[in-house]
Amino acid sequence: MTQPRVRFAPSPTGYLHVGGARTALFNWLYAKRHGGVFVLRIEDTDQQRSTDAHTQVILDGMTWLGITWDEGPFFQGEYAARHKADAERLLAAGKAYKDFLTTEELSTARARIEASGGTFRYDRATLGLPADEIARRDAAGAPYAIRFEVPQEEIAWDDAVHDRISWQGRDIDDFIILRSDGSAIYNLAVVSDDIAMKITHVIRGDDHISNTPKQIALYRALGEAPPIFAHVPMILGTDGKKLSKRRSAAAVGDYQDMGILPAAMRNFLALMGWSPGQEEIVAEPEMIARFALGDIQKKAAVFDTTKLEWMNGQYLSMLDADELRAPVMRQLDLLGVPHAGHDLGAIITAAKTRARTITHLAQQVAVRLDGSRVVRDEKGAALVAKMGERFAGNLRLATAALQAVAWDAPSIETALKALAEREGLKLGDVMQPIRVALTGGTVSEPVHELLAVVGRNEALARLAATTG
RNA sequence: GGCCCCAUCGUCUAUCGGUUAGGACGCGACCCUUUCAAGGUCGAGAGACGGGUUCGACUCCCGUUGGGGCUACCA
Repeated sequence: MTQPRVRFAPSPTGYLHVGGARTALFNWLYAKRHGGVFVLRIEDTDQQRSTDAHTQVILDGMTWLGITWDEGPFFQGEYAARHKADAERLLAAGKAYKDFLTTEELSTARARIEASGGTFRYDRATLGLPADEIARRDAAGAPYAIRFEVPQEEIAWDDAVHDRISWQGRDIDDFIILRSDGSAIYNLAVVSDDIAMKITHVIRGDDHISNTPKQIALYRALGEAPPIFAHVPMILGTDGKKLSKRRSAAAVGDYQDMGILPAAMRNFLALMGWSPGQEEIVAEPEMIARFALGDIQKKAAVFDTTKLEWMNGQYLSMLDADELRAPVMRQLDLLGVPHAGHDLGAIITAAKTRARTITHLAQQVAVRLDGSRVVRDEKGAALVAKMGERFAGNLRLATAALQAVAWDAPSIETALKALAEREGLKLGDVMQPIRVALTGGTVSEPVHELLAVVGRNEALARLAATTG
């Protein structure tokens, strides 16, 4: 096989959607697997909605994920002349025709048919203008759109993930390929560019399946062999509906903000619709080595943030404190928590096995550094409620027991255990209230270590504030 | 409405005609910790429905139902 060339072609009309990111990842994986070329093409032909800012967000998102492109970014808007030439070539060859119907005439016809309960279809016989009227408008230099004459034959292809998909030409309306202002419509622009960029494999979302027969017809009319198509399933929200910004985080940037690591995000995305077998944590080289379009699921997948966070936790525990220091410091600065002079390494090590995201980890660190960050969470509040009087009571006993103790973890532990023994308390009933007083929550490193990290004065102050 | 795509635990998935239908997340229990996690062990939990084909169907075919996509001078 010759060197495959794939492309990711987002339109810069919004953020980088996780579904788009997954599509990009699959393209990238395919290119890496087969020593191919990954082309990035920005489809900015919709002047109304496309912005440079959106383009930048897409580029940044891909870079963050580590999905690198070999060629581009190319901007579709720069190829308008070629698009137009292709449309005119089709026109000259008699494979497309001029449509002098104005937008108004068209929408009037559409409204009329739909009002009478019918289904609007563009039908050359009934909607096309009479020959003499066409000649008249043509002679008068009236503006026209170019419409592609869809062949009345079967159009089928062997999809790399769906196997055979087949359409009948009669079910496809003659569609416009060039607007009356001379700009190309999506289907033509895509085919024209994919031909020019010598794309061999079009790997894109399921939602493009119905565009594919139109594009294949265009390839044929242009005298080119269509590429291999692979339509990957969509990503849905927990409600089973299309993942939307409104209901849940749908943008790659949202997960970056949540403190998800790029490697975890990439791993998770790869496993949406694709599976190498039984493992969940798949390193990049193995991902590349095992990737095959035929192993992609046909069914849409629901994006489960809980599992993503679990996976991120796995990646977090694989990293050591030094690798986490920089991102945690960034978050700390964002939170406005001073950290100079503190041994962040020790705190990060203690907290990282208990955190699932960088953000969560940074909050844990922040709480140890700054008493004003203590916010009682649900479980902390539940514990307080459950223990009632004993909460403050045990806390007072602990405070008293800690007064004369040397402030290091082993000494603290000894003192607290002695207290429990003396008072006949379960250790947990001594430790958990301290945990809640110091962090607001019920989860932390062993309490004696926590006390040592927070420091004598600050720890005692927090205990006093809580019993007070 | 028309055309097309899809259908295994709540979720992500394995299975590619013969399995007690396996794993992961989440959930529950237990173990380990005289305190939290992490980790380990165990448990509950699935082939949408109805017909075929076959010695034998989750797997192949047809239908039903249910989801989804497209149906623009959007991409």
